[in-house]
Amino acid sequence: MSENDKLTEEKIFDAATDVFVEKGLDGARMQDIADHAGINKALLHYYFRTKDKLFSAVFEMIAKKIFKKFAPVFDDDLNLEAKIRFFFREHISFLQANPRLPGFLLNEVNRNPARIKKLLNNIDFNNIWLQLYEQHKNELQKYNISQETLPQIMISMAAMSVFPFAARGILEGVLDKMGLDFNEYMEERKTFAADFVINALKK
Amino acid sequence: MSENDKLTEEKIFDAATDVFVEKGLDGARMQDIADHAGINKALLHYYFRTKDKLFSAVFEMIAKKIFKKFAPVFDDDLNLEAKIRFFFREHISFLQANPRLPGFLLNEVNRNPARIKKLLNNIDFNNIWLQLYEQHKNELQKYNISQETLPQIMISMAAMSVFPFAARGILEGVLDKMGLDFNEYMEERKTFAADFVINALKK
DNA sequence: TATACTTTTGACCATTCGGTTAAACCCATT
DNA sequence: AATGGGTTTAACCGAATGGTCAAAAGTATA
Repeated sequence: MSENDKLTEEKIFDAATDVFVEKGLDGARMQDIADHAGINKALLHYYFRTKDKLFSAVFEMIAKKIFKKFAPVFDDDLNLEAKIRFFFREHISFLQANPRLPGFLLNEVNRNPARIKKLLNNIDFNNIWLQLYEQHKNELQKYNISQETLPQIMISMAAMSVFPFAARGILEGVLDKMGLDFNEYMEERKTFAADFVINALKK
Repeated sequence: MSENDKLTEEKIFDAATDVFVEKGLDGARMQDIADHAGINKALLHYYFRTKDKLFSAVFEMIAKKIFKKFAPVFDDDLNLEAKIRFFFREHISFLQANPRLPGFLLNEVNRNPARIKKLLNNIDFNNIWLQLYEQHKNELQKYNISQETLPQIMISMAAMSVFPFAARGILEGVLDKMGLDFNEYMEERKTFAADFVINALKK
């Protein structure tokens, strides 16, 4: 049945997502994915021909999910300051719910950069910066920020939000020894990061 | 001979470093390492008993090398602003020369957090923050920055420096489409990041 | 119920991989 | 030249892995 099909394929896809995110492409085992899905290993190959095709499907879904999280920054009609606060609040919340995604994506992209190239090709970045600059022209000019600086600012914001999760294994070790909890730290970070960036821009 | 020993062991270690950094623990093959070192595979097991022991040796060396790069921030006698400029200039330069190290370290730590725990145990972080705060008490109090905020600031600085390299595969794709070069971008970033942080602190 | 199609399975295969072993090799000492 | 130590190698091994296949099970249609 088509309804049942969907269920099996979905079960496989979900199991594959879990295992790939936890172990990476190289570390994941088809048998392990089959066990997680509660089905026979041969079924994996019936629905997704090879390990690489199954991985590609999972990878693309995750990459799209992550990039989508950046979208509100470009089309919301908040003013600059509100937009920055919105970004850190929403983005860090998303990563709190999906803490392993950054490490997974960054590693697999480094391991095989070609995989993400085609996804990036669908995006017109020149236009995005232009659009963003026009949206906040008044504020940016007041702070004396040129359009060329936008990529530096955006990467800095992404870095402040994503890096603690990508480096969680290290950061958690550091915080532990100071009696601090990672999640509380990230909770504080939502406002700290926003204030930090806003102050930096105002100079 | 001891001189020759050193040479063989070093050859193996260097080859292992290259291969592990490029492919990761799971992706690396002992045969591949042997080929890189120009020796027989059995020799790997003669000098380092298992793949895991060889990897641990490589991992520890790289981790120490990276952490050592943060040391000047804590003991140099520059004033706060100069120290921030010094950090970004030196740290980004180091990563430009070793662009794959961040991705390697972050991934392997996420894959097996226990591996780095013992290295972190040698460090008294409470004392480090205290020391840092005392060093720049005057400036920090003037800017109304408490000691509790230091970890947020330090992680932000690490993020701004490290993240672009960890996310290089993505960032390079974005920059390419704007006609920008990754290395030029990182060259600019040395001063941008310093200015950015200094402005944020001054508020 | 008989037929034809899709879905699921257990058994199997070829290859790869980390690791072992016994013999060869090298070299200093006697 | 013979001995004995560490070093290096080719050949090999067992286990694990991605993938295949033919048969079984399930299901819709007539």
